[in-house]
Amino acid sequence: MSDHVELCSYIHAHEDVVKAVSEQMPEEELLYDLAELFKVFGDSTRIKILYALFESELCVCDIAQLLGMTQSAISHQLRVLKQNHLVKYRRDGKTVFYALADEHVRSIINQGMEHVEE
Amino acid sequence: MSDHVELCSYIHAHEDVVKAVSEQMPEEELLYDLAELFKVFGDSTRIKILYALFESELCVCDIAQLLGMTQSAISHQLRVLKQNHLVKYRRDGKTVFYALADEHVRSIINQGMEHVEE
DNA sequence: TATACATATGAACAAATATTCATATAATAG
DNA sequence: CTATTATATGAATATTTGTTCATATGTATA
Repeated sequence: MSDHVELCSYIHAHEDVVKAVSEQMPEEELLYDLAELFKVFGDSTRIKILYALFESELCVCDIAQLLGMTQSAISHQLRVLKQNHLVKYRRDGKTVFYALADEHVRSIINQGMEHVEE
Repeated sequence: MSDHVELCSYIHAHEDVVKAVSEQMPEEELLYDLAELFKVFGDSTRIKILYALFESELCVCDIAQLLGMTQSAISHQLRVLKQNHLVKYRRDGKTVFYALADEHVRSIINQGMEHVEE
């Protein structure tokens, strides 16, 4: 993952472990994407939106009302969720309904919730 | 979750849905904590540290070397991980070894990775 | 076509945060 | 006790990011 930088004097002691771990690390880009995904879940407004969509598809205005936030703020966050493929949407006249993109979203959140509820 | 704010003119159309969803939403504080948890995973340095610990416990210096970052930067991030109970540590003389706190950490990351790898 | 309504978006601002640098603390060896 | 080594931490800085405000876009209706 990095060039060999001599940071510690005992470097030769754990060198083999570091090397072994290094070889098993996923690619840089994949780890970056993974962090980006979790970053999307790492905002309470977005978590609330996703949780709301657990129950039912909702339009932007419904969500804004539900969370007591402006339409604009919700729309901005829905864009983030959309770009990261966590929600899908359908248009019905003037109204746009958002829904969870897939069941992965639900399971990631549930897994996190289990850890928090302990 | 919020007071009744009249944002949209069709508010009465989806009112019952909003109400139903609202009743099923977890508590504000729980959702906040959940977002905070994901926020911790939402940084590529921290993800790399956690992934490295998948294989073996490692000392601060090992991790710094592995990621090609300064000891200070790693130590700061380990503090965040420690505070959020994602890693545990043991002291052996001058060296401090870090390890994953529990298997939840691994499964949350794996679940996220599945979504990213699609 | 003109108006109203639902949503989207760009710019600006404020708040949060990751890294660096300098330094402090903890532990061992001599 | 002193020097050395491993880690932790506080302050400062630069970057990222969430919300607001104003406004644009898209759709239906009169």
